[in-house]
Amino acid sequence: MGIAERKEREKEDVRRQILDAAHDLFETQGYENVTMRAVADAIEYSPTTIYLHFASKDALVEALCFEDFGRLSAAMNQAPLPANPVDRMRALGRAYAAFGLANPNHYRFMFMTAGDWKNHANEEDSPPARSYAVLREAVVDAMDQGFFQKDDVDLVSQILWSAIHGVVSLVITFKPEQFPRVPPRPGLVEASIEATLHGLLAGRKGQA
Amino acid sequence: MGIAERKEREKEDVRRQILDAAHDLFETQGYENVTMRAVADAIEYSPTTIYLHFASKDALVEALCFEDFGRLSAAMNQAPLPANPVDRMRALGRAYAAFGLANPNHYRFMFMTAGDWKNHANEEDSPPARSYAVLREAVVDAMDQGFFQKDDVDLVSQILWSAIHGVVSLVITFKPEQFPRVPPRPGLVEASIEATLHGLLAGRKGQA
DNA sequence: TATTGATACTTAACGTCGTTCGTAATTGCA
DNA sequence: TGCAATTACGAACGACGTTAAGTATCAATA
Repeated sequence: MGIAERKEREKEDVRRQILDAAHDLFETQGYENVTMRAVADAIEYSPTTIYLHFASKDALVEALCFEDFGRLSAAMNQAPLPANPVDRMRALGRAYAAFGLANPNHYRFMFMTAGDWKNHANEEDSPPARSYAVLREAVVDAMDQGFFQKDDVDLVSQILWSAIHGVVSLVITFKPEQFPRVPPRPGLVEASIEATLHGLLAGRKGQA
Repeated sequence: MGIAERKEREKEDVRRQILDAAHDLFETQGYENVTMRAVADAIEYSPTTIYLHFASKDALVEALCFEDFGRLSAAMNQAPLPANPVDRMRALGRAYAAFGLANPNHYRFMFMTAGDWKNHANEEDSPPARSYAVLREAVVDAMDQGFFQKDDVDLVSQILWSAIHGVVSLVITFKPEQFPRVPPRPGLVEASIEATLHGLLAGRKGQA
């Protein structure tokens, strides 16, 4: 039955071409400015062919988004994560920020717009859920080991996430070159991570 | 010359109707889902009439955005601001968050999408610039009075801004009711403000 | 009072978008 | 060889932002 498999592969290949072309176009031009016809042009197929692989433009971008979450998750687990939970949070924050700033348009769609991919985030073992779990685990460890005061784990996780997300999304929206008067300061990512971590450290019971 | 003035007033009135209708539609349905035809329907005019007052949909939303910045600025300066700079930051953060969460779709356009209104933000005395200036002044005071370590004022201002922006934008994107598994925790806004402030307080020279 | 000129507004239409329909070509299988 | 399924395409639909061309209204002038 090698024939069916070859066809499968060919179909999969076109699907990949679509995803790759769309990925690049989205990143360089932004989701709203990329048309299905442009994606079709890029892979030298008719626009309607895309619909054999994706139900709609939203479905295409959702698939893209899902892949991006995988990439983000991989980036966050790439380096050997420090055993010290606070250092681990630093590493996670840096990787997260690096990903967002390197792929601003994808980040925009992943975290700054409301889409139906959110349903995936509710699944137990989806990439978004797994990334969150890694952060959460660091928080649990930090509390167990006395770095952080024992508290609502999700609340603290979300404080950390929202802090780094705030920096990334702000820098994405207010591109430095467009705001000569008060551009986002260099080192803002690091400084924000440190401030938040220090804030949580300061809040622990046996305060320094 | 009362006639010309009456006509002026009437024209201004239509402009207001457009802005008000668009404001409501944008807030309830989101910018992308509101059509010029829908705005026209709402005020019982032909779609083309809108173009007598605004050059394009972008220009309309930009005008709306400008007004929103005025509203935000007003909300942030409404209550008598505490003299204590740290308390002032708390008050500013709460007002900012309340505005964003009460007008999520407008907030999305103001701070989560790239638009040409940004040019205004570069002007010396625009509402965005003034809002930032209020925060910045609190940071200056906090440094002068020894609450914060002396440092790059804009860097610290942006740490604070990005922290509260992170919470607001995250909650806007991940609406609690859509994420039953790990919804944004209640009290996240307050906790995030406190953590960031503590982090900056902890960083000062004469640390507690 | 009749005419003019400007202004406010509308209807019709253009080009582009996401998407669907009907159809042609290819290919594995009976 | 003929059949059925798959893959692809051109043409077209409805909705969008926007423009062009025309009409109605009305203050100002003769």
